[in-house]
Amino acid sequence: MIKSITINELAKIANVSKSTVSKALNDKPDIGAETKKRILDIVQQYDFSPHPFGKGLKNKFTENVGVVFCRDMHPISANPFYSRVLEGVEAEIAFNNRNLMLQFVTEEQTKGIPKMLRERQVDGLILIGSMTREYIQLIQSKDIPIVLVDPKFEIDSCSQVVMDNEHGAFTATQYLINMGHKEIGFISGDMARLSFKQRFTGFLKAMKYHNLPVNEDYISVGGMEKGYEHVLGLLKRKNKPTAIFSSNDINAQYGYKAVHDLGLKVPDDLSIVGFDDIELSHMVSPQLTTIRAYKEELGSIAVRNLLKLVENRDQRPITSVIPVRLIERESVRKIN
Amino acid sequence: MIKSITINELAKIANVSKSTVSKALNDKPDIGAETKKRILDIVQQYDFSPHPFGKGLKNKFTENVGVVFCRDMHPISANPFYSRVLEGVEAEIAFNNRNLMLQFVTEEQTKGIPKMLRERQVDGLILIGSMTREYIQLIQSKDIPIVLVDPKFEIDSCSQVVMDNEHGAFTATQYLINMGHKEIGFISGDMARLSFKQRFTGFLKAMKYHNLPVNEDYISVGGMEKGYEHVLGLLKRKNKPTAIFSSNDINAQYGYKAVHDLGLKVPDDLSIVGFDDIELSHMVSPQLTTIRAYKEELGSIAVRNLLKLVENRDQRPITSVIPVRLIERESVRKIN
DNA sequence: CTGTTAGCGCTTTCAG
DNA sequence: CTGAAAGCGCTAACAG
Repeated sequence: MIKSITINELAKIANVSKSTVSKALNDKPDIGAETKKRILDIVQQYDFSPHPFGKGLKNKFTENVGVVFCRDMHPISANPFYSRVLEGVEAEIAFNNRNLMLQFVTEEQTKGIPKMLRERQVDGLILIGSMTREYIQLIQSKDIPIVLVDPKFEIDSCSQVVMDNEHGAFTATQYLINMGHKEIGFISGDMARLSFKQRFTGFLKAMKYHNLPVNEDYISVGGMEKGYEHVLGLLKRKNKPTAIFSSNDINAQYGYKAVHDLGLKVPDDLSIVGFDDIELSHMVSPQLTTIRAYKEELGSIAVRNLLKLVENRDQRPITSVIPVRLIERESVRKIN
Repeated sequence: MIKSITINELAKIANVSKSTVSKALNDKPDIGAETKKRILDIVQQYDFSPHPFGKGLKNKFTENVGVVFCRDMHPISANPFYSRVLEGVEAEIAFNNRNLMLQFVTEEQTKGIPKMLRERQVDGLILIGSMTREYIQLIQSKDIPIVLVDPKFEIDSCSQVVMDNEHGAFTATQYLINMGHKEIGFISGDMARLSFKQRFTGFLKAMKYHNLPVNEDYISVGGMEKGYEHVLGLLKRKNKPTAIFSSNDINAQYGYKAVHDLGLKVPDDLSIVGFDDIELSHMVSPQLTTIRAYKEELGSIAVRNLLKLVENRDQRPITSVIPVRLIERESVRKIN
């Protein structure tokens, strides 16, 4: 650790006691205006920052927030999404003048209670991604404020920030319908994921709302990054959908590949709508029409809510739903 | 901060003084074997972890390592690469039982000395990505151990971890030559970047080594994510290259799009080799032949070197060069 | 309004 | 081998 000026030395320089310096630093009322100014000037001049360890030992706040980032083993899958969430988290933490302590875990490998929590180095925790229910409960048992971002499961009595998955999926499906499609397929990764389940619900509701039958043959779900296989399967049947709603962009991309490999084209032969709006989706051709999730927003709201929980320990759990919106690009063709 | 058992209470339970507990905890020699065992058992039983603030205040080590991650404004560009580096950094930090404090900056916006450094919350710093020279010097002036990962510029007297860019580029180019190509183009982003400069040098050396002329018309560089424009430009000339070495995978991807939009195909009409081996590169069709950079390795070596510097403050700067290797996939055609 | 004092949780000297 | 005491940098209670 680099040593530097302390409150004691500062006090000596200013010719006051260290408690007076402390008062100046912490905007306490019982201090004279000129004294305060004089001290603050010296603080400026010497570029003094109070040492957080001294503070923390005393007042029990670390001013650090912990982030446990559950990364996917299949790195492309969820990571481009969660990386953006992390950026939102970081920005909001910095804005609130806290420090961010990061730990990665995978769904399978969590290494028990995070070190930063065991050592009480953080005031609260943001949990990003699809950690197991058991892991979350383990952390909850330590009685520290936590906020979940896009959890894999429905978790009761826990603050969380989620997307408006159902509405997004409804919108996506309705868009396809409005573009004249009636034979609409649905593909998705692991349906155990809450988000995907909700997106499926939104899909079904839109179909129902528009009095369209849902053809079981047009639905292909499960696995990790199996979009290629899903789309291939759907297109090899005798009667095939004219459009597909994919519950995430990655699988939509893999779908592109399947269409391409069959010698067909998007959107001429198959229209596709995705969900998430990752960077990749406007990089490919044709650019993917998709539902944009405001990923940084998910992160920053999570931090804001966490900070509320930290400041007020008997605040009830907060659930925030972040809106989404349709981004029209080139992957859907109007028919009839 | 969650309160929990302290060394004092532990001492009481074990019926010894807290100094004795401390000795047991820190493997000091002057303590009886049975006493030590008894204490350690109680430590276990109560799941005690010494509070790092108490320790830090005393011994001047925080056991935190700071990571300043310079993210690209154009998020797809460098980020899939650096994200993997970050994973390597995290893993190594966890392995060494440290905590990771993260701050994002952009090249343009650095917000001065990172808070974690100003407050001396970290023992050392890993700087990932293309921050400006001025920023690095600012941090260096604080006299804290730092290690640069893939810096944008040549920086003297500073520990750094870099890829074997020149050799990788040589290998890539030579591979194209061995596949029968003679008219080889080179595209790249901003040539101010050290890595790209070195990759260009490797390209030139390979051409020279094989007595092939370098055609200025086949070289198109500069800008951010301008691979599309670069390739389009090269292919619209009357005499065009049969192959292109792209100094990174992202631009190679954009190159695909250009080829595609001209109604041509990779590798039939143009062979392409990239550099970096990001996830995307085996997701696209045809899968991209590229030079793999071991990104996690870059990160973990950086941490290992940093820790050496922390432990031994008069250790000279360490530079590590991480090897790379060619990954043959589908984007190169053998000709003649 | 200002300063003295105690103490947060820990390590380290040093006396026993 | 063990423990008492001091002190790391800070804040807060309380006298003055």
